[in-house]
Formats: sequence, C-alpha cells, structure tokens
Amino acid sequence: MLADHPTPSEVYEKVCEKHPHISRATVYRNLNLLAERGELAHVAVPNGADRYELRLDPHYHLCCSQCGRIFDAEMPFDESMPEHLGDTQGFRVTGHLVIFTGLCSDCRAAAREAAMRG
Amino acid sequence: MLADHPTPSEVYEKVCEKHPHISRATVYRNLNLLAERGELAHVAVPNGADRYELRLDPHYHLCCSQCGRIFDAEMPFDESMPEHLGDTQGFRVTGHLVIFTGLCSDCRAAAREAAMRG
DNA sequence: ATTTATGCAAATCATTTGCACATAG
DNA sequence: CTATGTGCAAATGATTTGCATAAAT
Repeated sequence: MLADHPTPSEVYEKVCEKHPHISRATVYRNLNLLAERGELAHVAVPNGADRYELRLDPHYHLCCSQCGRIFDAEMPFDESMPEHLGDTQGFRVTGHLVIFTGLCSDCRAAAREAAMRG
Repeated sequence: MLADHPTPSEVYEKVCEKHPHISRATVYRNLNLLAERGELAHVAVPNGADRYELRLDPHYHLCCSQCGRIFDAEMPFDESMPEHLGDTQGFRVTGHLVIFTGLCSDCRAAAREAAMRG
C-alpha cells in the first residue's frame, strides 16, 4: 500500500507494478503537473524528498526524525497565524508552514525494544 | 557581507576570499561540526540549500518565495505549541518548525516596478 | 499534421564519503 | 608517532532537462 505522503520514488515504484516501462521523469513531470493544477498537494519537506498528498485543505504535518515519514497532524490549521506576525521588515506574509518533529509510534517501539536489549 | 542565513556555498565563497585553497567538503564538514556542537544553528529549508545561523534561540523564519532568502520572524516562539497537539497516533512530538512564506521587501519592490512597466 | 506525452540519458544541485596526504599534539 | 583535519575527486540522492520518438487529437 502506498504511504499517505509518498515521495516521487514511492509513486514510481508503485506505478512500475502496472507499467514496468515507465520512467522516473514521467512520474516527476506528472506529479508536478497535478500539483500545479491543484489536484494534488505538494509537501516540501526539509531534509528529504518531496511528498505529495491527496488532502488539499491546509493542515500541519508530523515528521518522524527517525524514519522521515510524514503524518497529518490532528490540530486545527490557524489561518490567522501570519496576522499575529504582521509585516516585518517589509515582508508580506502570505502563508505559513508548520512541521512538528518527533518520533512516530513505530520508531518509539523500536527505540523501546533497543533499550530493553541493552 | 555574508547574509544572516548563509548557505554552505555562500560560506564557501566568503572563506575563499581569505583561503582560496579551501575545499567545499571542509566547509560542509565544519558547518556540520559546529552545528552539532551547538555553536551554530542549522536551518533546514524545504526546497533549497541548508542554512546556518549564529542565533541559537528557537525562533521562526520568513522565507521569500521569490528569491528564497531567509529572515528571522519577529514573533515570540511558542514553546508550548506541541502541547496543543499532544500525542497523535502514538507520535511523540518533541519540537516544531514554523516557516512563514511570502515576499520580501526587495521582491515586493521588484514586483511593483514590473507592474508599473506593463 | 500538429500537438502533447513519454523514455532515456545526461545534466544539475546539494551534500557526503573514501582515501591519501598534511598538520598538530 | 598517533590523532585529527583537509583537499580532491568520486559517489549519492533528488530532481530537471534536451531530445528524439510515440501517442493522441
């Protein structure tokens, strides 16, 4: 099953199952195209491959610092956050991006197990 | 003058003025080292080269979507933001990253000028 | 026939790594 | 002498691009 925030490479692997002839470039091109058209959301992640998702409403993300996987944060998106900032140094803020970092449940379990062992 | 959030390449160019023999690898290695030691802060930016800065207290960033430059946001850092989220899906949140996007004053001026012309 | 999409390989960009050599302790 | 730092070039990983061909309208 495809992760909910797949990277272009993950999409490529998946598409390959049905269309083994496909090229990575085509996957990149079409993901960009769909994102431009607003049919997909493009999630740029610091330190790592881009992600794409089907969920189109603005929301925050959880990023596991161990495995790098991305999850949606179940927290209301604060549209007005940029207003709290106002225009600083002549900067006109139009949007904001929040990424929570930490450990996902899998990596926490793995860490717990590793701690057990010694 | 070095930008306040220089990329490794910008640091490299600068160091080259005094030490023309230096290698990019050395710059990368030492920036990483200093960041690990906590003498520099590493700012991972989505879509673009890493940045390093001297300011060590947590704070938010402004990222110009036109020129890609990074500025500090003059807005109080909300340490407790992850608490508003709590543990979702077993995810243990340890930190958060906020990047405001928009147009910096230079790019706004350039955009205004371009609009004038036609 | 004319546009549009694709495969492929090469190019680009940011970063890391292996390794041999230089330097410092 | 032994540990550490550095240059260089090659390797890696993500993404884009040029170009010739294939598919679609």
